[in-house]
Amino acid sequence: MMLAAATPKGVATRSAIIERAIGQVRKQGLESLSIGGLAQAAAMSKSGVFAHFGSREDLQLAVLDAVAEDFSQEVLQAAFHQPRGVKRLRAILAGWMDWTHGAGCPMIAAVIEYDDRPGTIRDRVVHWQRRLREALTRAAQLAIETGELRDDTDPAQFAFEMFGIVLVLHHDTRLFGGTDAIVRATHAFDRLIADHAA
Amino acid sequence: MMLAAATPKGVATRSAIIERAIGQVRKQGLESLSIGGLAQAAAMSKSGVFAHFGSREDLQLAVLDAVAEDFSQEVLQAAFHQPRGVKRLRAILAGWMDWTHGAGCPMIAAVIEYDDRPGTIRDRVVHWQRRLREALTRAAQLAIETGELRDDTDPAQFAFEMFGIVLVLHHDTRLFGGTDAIVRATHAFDRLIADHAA
DNA sequence: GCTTGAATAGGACGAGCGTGCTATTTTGCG
DNA sequence: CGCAAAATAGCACGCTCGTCCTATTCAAGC
Repeated sequence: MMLAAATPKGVATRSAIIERAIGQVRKQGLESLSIGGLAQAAAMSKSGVFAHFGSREDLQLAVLDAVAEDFSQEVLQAAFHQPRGVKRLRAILAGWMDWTHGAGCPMIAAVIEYDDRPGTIRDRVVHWQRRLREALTRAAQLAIETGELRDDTDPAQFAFEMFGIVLVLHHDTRLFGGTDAIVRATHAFDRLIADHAA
Repeated sequence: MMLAAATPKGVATRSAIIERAIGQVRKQGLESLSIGGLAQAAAMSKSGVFAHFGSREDLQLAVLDAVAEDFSQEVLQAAFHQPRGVKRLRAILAGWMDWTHGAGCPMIAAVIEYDDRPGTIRDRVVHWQRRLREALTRAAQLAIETGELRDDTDPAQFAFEMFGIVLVLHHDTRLFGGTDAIVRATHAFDRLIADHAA
């Protein structure tokens, strides 16, 4: 069995599998991933899918990394087009709302699924969540340095509260539907900004 | 097969099963529940466990209801010992923190697991979450009526933001460990109160 | 074009799952 | 005690799962 894709076709197939897997994970969680189900969705044999990853766990890790990469590109990197400070913070929130809109966030699901299951997957989830929190904290720090937020603002506390707003937005959107949560999350964020404005 | 427990012994066994099930669900989620695993943990036969519920789904629903009942008793009812207003709101937060501390909240896990799976379980989750949000909203409304919060406060918005604080507290505690999240959540709640104080 | 190795298929294995059916044990009531 | 009903056990069925082993198809370089 050859694990590493060494051919253009191999790489393409692997990417296609991961893409489908992400769709599945957004709906049903990381634990719902099955080689067989994925094979059927891709019109391949179980062995064909399996050979690309070597184990179910490695498949899950690959999906996790791909999701983190997507999020980093679509939300964080996109927000870098905005100038540092509150504008960029708002851009992150806006991108994050789009990301959350429509389908569940696989990473949030993974947090819930693996927060009590020690192992490689949990470690990876923790790693990505730390990275995300650090990115948020840095973005808040920059807003202090531009003078838009007061310099007694705790950027980690700011990131913590911002994360909470996104979590409840995700929760309400997924569970109750509608657009109320978007409005409420925006208000909550406005209050967060206003309270720390210089 | 007789579903309803009609004997003291039957009721006791059923309760013991549900209690074990709640422990399992707190760690691994509602979807991880298996008749076999539960039977093994209770030193019973699969059929013995099965007969108490009639189906896996009915077992999951019973667990869900039991969790909601526990939460209502340990957090909400307990807070009723405090006078209506900010004191009671703080009591709810404190009880909620205790509830979240140590093990994951099964209801939060169920939200993530079933937010995209239409069916009876999802309906039940939505039901309990609506009830909880209503209870929070009422508690905030009472704090307006006591004059502690400004009367232009939107109680539903207050409940929304309070929920977000608990969600990120749960997230960070489960994933990162430590007690930082408790301090941060308390600060966030203080700010929420202060911003709406009359 | 042929050959080498990668990509994929096919099938088998053991385990665990939920569920139904039929005993057997245990409980509670007259 | 004895009897009816409840509680529990034992077993079997069909299904899905991850994984392994082996064969076959396909793509790329000489």
